[in-house]
Amino acid sequence: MTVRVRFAPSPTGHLHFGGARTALFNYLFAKKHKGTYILRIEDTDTTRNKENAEERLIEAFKWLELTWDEGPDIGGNFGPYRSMERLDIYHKYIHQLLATKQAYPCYCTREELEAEREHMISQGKMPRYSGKCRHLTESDRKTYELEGRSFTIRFKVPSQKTLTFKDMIRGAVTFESEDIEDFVILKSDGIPTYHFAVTVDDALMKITHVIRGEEHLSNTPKHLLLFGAFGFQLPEFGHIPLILNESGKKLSKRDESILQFIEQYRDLGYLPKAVINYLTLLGWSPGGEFSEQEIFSKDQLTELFSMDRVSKAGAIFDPDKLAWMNGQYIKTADPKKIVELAIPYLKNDGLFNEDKPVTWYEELVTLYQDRMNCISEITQLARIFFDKDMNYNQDAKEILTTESSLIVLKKVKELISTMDEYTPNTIKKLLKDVQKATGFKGKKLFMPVRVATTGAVQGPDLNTVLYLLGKETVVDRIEQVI
RNA sequence: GGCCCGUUGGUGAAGCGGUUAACACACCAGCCUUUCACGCUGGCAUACAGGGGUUCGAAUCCCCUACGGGUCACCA
Repeated sequence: MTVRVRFAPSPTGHLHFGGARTALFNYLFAKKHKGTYILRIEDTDTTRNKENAEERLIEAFKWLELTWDEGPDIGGNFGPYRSMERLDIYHKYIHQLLATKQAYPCYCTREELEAEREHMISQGKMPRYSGKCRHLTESDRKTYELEGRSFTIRFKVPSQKTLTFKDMIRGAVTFESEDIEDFVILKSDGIPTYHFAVTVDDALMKITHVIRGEEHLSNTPKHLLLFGAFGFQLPEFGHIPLILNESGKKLSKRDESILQFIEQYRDLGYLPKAVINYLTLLGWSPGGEFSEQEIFSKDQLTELFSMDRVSKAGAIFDPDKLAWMNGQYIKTADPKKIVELAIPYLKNDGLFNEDKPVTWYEELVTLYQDRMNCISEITQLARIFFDKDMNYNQDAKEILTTESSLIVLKKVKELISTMDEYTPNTIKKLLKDVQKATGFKGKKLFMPVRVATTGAVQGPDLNTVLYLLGKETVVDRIEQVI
């Protein structure tokens, strides 16, 4: 049996961490077992579908380099891969349930249901559909039809049935059918509900393992019932723990206090490999000889991944650790790649002048490569190279006003004008000469130069900084403070 | 509230009947460096939710309680 798994999002917004990780686990599981990974769009909630959501979703996945073997954009042998293009299929199966009396039309209006619900709550009971339309006679139905009432189709949930399945992560999970109401499978607009679409699709697409978020755990008995009603072969289920926010709640798309959309991280200059690495470790760990390792390539993850090492408890998302991990990837990346990624940020902030050679930018970005946790930080880091006016804070002013500083700076200015070749190496020699001439060394020598030319008391290698700044700028800035 | 699931330091987690209970992030200190960062070294942390069992021995197995989360729609 070849493994077939799917990620089945609804096109209602941007791809967030929870969805991305569910997709990722499906992907890794498929690759691990040399199986097929499918993207399917569950767009049955036509009121919540967003215009470009599917394109955005696909774009985000492409960025993450999580590609599928079958999907709405590339097709496959089990299509179509959008629910709304499968309406005929669903209707056929709805009819089958109707014909075998495993489902029935319900003519209750929303208002009636709402009133019923409130009544039950007022009596201290749990709101639950009474199942009254189950018992409608043929003539009752005729009457309603003639009234032009719209209807839904509900599934007839059998009574006193114990529903058990073996979850790949949690082991045996049991529900009682008594606790499940006759749920709607076809909405009054003729579109099936999620529960119906998902089971029919999973069965017809020959999905072998349903790997999804824990929020679906309590939906599973409904799906079990539906699978049973059709005599479909049951897939295995694995419910992965939720990703939680700082306060331990499920990550909500509406929560703006936290960045949780893949696109946001892409825009900040996170590397997809880092995001994949971090997300995989959120709720899963390789254990054994790899339990002390944090950085994994996708190939390694694919090889190591297994569902039985997915943890059961929800995991709180830690942006700091993601940032650290991204920093690790940036530090070890090919400098050329980082330069390429950084230039758009510089351009965007107006820090890219065509008159400067590309090599200058390459050296600039490389200078900061191991100081960045994400690429967008380059614009802040490299700001000192583009500022027109220097801002000196208290620390800087103190350094600049000492007598030794002035002596050093004057000497630098004097000697720099005599330089023919202006490179990090010759600058190094220059500073050496200044040391000899003034007698100041160490902090007393370097600090004034750094502060005068960059405005900061800290920063990367001074020789390179002075070189990249250019002789003129260095002289200009020194003149302004002496 | 019913049902379901869960509970190892602030966070991610290792551990699967016998350990001084790893490792990583964060935090702190030292070293390195002209400085900062990187890196290295070390440290901090009231960590096995609580209570009963089972066992010679429980973080590990069982039960109860507490707490947390998920879910109860013509949403997915």
